[in-house]
Amino acid sequence: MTIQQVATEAGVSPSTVSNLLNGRNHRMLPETRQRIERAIDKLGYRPNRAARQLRTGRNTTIGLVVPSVGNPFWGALARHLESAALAEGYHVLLCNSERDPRRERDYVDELWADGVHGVVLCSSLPSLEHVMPLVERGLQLVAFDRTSQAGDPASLVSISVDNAIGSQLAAQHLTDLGHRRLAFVSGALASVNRKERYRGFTAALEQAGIDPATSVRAPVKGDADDFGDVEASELGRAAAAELLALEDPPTGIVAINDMCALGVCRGLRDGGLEVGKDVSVVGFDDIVLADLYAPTLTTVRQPMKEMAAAAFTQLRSRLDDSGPTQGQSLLFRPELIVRESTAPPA
Amino acid sequence: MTIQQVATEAGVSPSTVSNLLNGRNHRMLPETRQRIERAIDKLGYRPNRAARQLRTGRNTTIGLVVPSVGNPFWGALARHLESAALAEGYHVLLCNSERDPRRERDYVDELWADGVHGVVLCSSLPSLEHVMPLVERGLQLVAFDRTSQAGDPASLVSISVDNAIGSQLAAQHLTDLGHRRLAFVSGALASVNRKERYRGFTAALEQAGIDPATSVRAPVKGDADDFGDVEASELGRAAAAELLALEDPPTGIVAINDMCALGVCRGLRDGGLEVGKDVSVVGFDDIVLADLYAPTLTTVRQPMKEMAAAAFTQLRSRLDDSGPTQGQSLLFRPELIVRESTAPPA
DNA sequence: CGAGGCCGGTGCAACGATGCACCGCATGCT
DNA sequence: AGCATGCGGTGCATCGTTGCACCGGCCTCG
Repeated sequence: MTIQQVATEAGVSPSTVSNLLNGRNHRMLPETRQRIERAIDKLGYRPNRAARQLRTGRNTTIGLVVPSVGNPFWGALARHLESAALAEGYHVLLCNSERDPRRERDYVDELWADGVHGVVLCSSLPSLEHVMPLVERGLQLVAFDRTSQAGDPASLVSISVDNAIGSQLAAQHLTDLGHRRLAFVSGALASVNRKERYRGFTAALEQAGIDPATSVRAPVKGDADDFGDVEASELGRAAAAELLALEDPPTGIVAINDMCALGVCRGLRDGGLEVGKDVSVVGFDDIVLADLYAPTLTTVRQPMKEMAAAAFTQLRSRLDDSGPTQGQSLLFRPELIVRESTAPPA
Repeated sequence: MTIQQVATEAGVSPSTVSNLLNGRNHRMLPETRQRIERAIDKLGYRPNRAARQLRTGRNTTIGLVVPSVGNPFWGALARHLESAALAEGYHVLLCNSERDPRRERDYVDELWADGVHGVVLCSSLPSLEHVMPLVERGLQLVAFDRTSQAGDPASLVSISVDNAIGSQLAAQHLTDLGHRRLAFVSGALASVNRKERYRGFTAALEQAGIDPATSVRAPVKGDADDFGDVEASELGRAAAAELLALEDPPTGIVAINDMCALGVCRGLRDGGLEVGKDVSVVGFDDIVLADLYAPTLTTVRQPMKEMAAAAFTQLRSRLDDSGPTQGQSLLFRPELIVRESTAPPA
């Protein structure tokens, strides 16, 4: 099952087989070509990737580092990225960082040692310093779900939805419905994304002539360590309780993401309110569950498939070094999906 | 950054470095050893996996073929498997088959070509014939979420929860609560799992002295092509509507899995019924969402973490060929998690 | 007529790590 | 004396693939 055996079977030299395999067959007799192809079929030959990689230094594997594929949001990214990669013969090596910065760095290190030169990194960290040494050595990095920052490596590609626009759409939807008393529920605004979303929220308020100071931002036990996924919903639930205790509770709530929004819904329900009637709630991400929940959740959709495809395309063109070496930032347009959880104020 | 450079830096031969790297350092001067270790640290050397694999034929990557990591159930498996593998220095190559038998086979082929000798396969197919050729060549296969079948390769390891017991627990819980009119909601019983779950369901009915013939099995547009994940909930929703149209609707419903159960809940709610009061619903899997939904879902938990760890352990011991070559079947005990979606009949 | 070009391929030295055979010397045993 | 065995390492062929340099024969062209 080596190229040597194929060559013998076809009565040519290994080099010739290699030439065919690598598209250098412009000046090859069609007959020779067919003999080789037949031999390959007959023996069921598949090139050995290790040998190929050792020789060329190239490979067709890209790394994906996500906080956790247990979270449907990242699961969806993994699926779409893999799908885009597969179409071009690439593989995806999956790594769950579990939001642990050290694991994140170790993974990127290990990927590099494996000869993986392109990585899609979904980092929880605002700074990318921990992977800079490898970027300097030529690692191609796509940061996903993160807009580019000052201090990022020059070659970095950032892919993200436009978070500000997203939550602006969300808040605007509420003000359009007539809500005047709004709340924004999130953990600590520790990441760039979260800050952006909050910015969009306040922008929408101002546009509607509402003083943002009268709105409520409800981060609960707002520390950096609240990034988890189940925790997001717990947080929403607690925040809802907190909001209901106010003397003039908000009628419209924008949550930092869907998991959080679902928690908010649950908390409101605990407090005896009906979501989509007494109170309106908007989420962010449009995870599968958003359309299953009762009530179905109005939310801001990230165009996952397109974003994943873009991540792969960017990586690939840079790995081929046919692409630009200069970094860039791709901001995707979010879309408001209106469902049952929002309605005019009672 | 090659072993040669480390050797030069340490003033020894590459072989000696290699010996240390591979634990053949019994008769090595501690001083030599330290010199090498220092050199490794100083240069930040990491062995090149491609070269190592080419030479040894071994590698530390295992494959995971799942229908889709977009589904939280498989996402959880991916996460736990990766975690178990990482602890031993192994990597997981993720493959989404999208329930396409051809993709499934292509992936296993490709993994083999990549030198991956161990694969955890979550196949939708009752037969494993399509991968037999590779198993004969030495591919180690662990079938996950699938009990072993006649005709399976002799070396196959099967890992699954005991599906019959699981749904028996579910149905028993309902009969214990006093429900006498039960329904089982599923797509076509096309897989072994589904058949087993249905078997457990009827067994529980018989045990409770209920004639299974009076129960309802509600497969909707019951063809093989209803395996999807979003579809599962659609299916549940439609099934609920169908059940409500009966002249004597069931008061207790066992669903084939959580996604389906969530769909059922939604369908019941559409019909004006309150789940956990008017009707009881039990799911299967205990995905994250089960505890987030309103009402929270009573369900049968699969001990994912343990199952994933077992999958890795089995694979690893066979790859080291320190383990048994004989196949075996591991059935894990499911656990009933009682939450809000079940209650005595109204 | 000789230099150069075009054929359709082939030869060969790498890529980086591995692990067996083996180095030369000192000591122990018979 | 003669041989085995220990020491702490080293030399070298090898894994499968790649792609440049180059083969010898024939044609073209100035």
